[in-house]
Amino acid sequence: MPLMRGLLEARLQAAFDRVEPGADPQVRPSERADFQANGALSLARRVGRDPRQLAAEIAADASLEDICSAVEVSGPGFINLTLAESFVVGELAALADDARLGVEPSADPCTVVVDYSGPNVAKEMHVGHLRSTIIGDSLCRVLDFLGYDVVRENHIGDWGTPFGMLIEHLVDVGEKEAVHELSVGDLDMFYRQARSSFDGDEAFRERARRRVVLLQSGDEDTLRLWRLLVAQSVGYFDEVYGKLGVLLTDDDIVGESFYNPLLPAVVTDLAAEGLLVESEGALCVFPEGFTNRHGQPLPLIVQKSDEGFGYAATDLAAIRDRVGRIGARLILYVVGAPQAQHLEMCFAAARVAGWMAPDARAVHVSFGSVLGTDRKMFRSRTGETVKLADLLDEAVQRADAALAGRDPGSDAAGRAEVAHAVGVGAVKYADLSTDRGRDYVFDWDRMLAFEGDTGPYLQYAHARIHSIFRRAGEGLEEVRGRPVVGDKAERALALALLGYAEAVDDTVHTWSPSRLCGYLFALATAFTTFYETCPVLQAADPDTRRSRMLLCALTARVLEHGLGLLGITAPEQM
RNA sequence: GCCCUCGUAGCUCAGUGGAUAGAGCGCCGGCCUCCGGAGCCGGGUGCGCAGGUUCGAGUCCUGCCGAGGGCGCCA
Repeated sequence: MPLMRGLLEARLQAAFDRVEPGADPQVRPSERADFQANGALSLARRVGRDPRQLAAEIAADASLEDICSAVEVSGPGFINLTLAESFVVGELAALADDARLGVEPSADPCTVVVDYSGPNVAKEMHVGHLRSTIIGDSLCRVLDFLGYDVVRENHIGDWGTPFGMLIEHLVDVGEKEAVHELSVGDLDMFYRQARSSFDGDEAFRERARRRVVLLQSGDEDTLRLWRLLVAQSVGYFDEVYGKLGVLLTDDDIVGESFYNPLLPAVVTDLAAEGLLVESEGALCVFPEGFTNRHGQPLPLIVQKSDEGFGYAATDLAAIRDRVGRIGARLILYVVGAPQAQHLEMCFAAARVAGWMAPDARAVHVSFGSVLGTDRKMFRSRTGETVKLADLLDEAVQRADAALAGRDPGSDAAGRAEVAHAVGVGAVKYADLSTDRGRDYVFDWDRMLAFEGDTGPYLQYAHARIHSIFRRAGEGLEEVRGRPVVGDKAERALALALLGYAEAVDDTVHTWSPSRLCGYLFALATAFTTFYETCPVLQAADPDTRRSRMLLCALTARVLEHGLGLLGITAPEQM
């Protein structure tokens, strides 16, 4: 099924071409009709014609009879397009028979690496990881659905100088005790103590330095301790991912240590291209177009003056590996906004180094910070960063309380699963529904409300539809046939349902799950209006009833599927 | 100091160069005794400021003000 907008545009294109080949019809959603074509205005300007007259000519020339019931010139030269009922009905029937709900696989799928989440070993996962993890998770789900070969990469921080200190602390605490601390998720305490020893104890500092050297040189006992640290942390990450309900598994971990052996090749390649410049003892690349505070070229430090590798080296090695070995034509970096310049510099360096295939793209899917209701960085009451695990537990707890309040007769055991779906769904939806580029305010009461643009609202809408089918004693999938869309609310709902493909398309073009959220909320709103004015089970006649059941079923399917692409589960009862 | 991002209603946010800038929450006043109230209708002197480009600017450009971030050996 083609996108409605695309279909209209294609039909209008022929008429526009006859005036000026390639002129854009500019089909947009309209408040005055279903769609409107704005292209005649700018075209008239270019060819020196009267806009209204030209619009009328194009409207008469375009063959839209089978799609539109009205094609009218309006205002200064807009062409208003109203879809024919027969067309809407036909499309809707096709949608009902389509397991993909109108969303076609990508015409040009490729291998795409999605770099997201990226927690650090022996460090707590906090709200900062929340956004990367769930935005990345949603994008992976959408891309996978569109037929891309999605390679998830969890670029965890599992290498570097801090590990000298962490391993020495592990030795001091004792392996058994350390494993215990880490397994219960007390990662911050472990890290803080290591840090404190490092800062306050010269002997410890020296041991840590030697340990780094041992680690780098592949000392077996040191590696064993390192693996212990990594394994404990990864186990803990998995717990959090489990609570969060994201796709990441251990197989997706491609930490910094993975790239360590690949770093010398980065230096060799860059040197061979003549891109490596020694500056203040460090080996640097100076990508074009980046300057520092004095207007001087800004360096990407590949190898530090102490001959150790900087993080830029790892990031460059990752690009080289992802394009060269994995064959990615697209790399998404779901990373916070502050790293924008660093990533742009890496992308630029990778391109001049020749590691990016000409048609390969690297995209920084950046996002803003999570703020508290005081508009400052989100922190706990005691001013500490909030552990992601605690945050999710609180979400589930609050959801459970909300559910218990709505249905005092329900028992806690029966609520557990739904409370989890609602609590985590609320957190995810609140995050995903805000434009990712901006900071957003984390507010428990708002995100957990059953009214308004929230996860629980959408889940509830979905559950209510299931309740209609339970009452009718029918299954969602049993409803088939051509619907009737005579009523205004029926028609509005039908058009909303037919817009799912475009919403998914929009999401992937902007790398913004917020587009999908906006669509789902609008769909739920359209359904509410429909449900308010159009009796379903008590419809006047069997045909109307069946038709409305079909609209209900489709709405439930789209809601469930759409929420699924956001990584949010939709319970059938709540 | 330079660079980047962001300033839209009381609050939280939508708004792919197009018509009268929209939602949700909150607030006020009505309505619905209907399939699980996710109700329905009405109520608003809002695009930080000033220029510019354009037939048309919240959207593009310039300057200013304000907030956040970045600016060489941390990731």
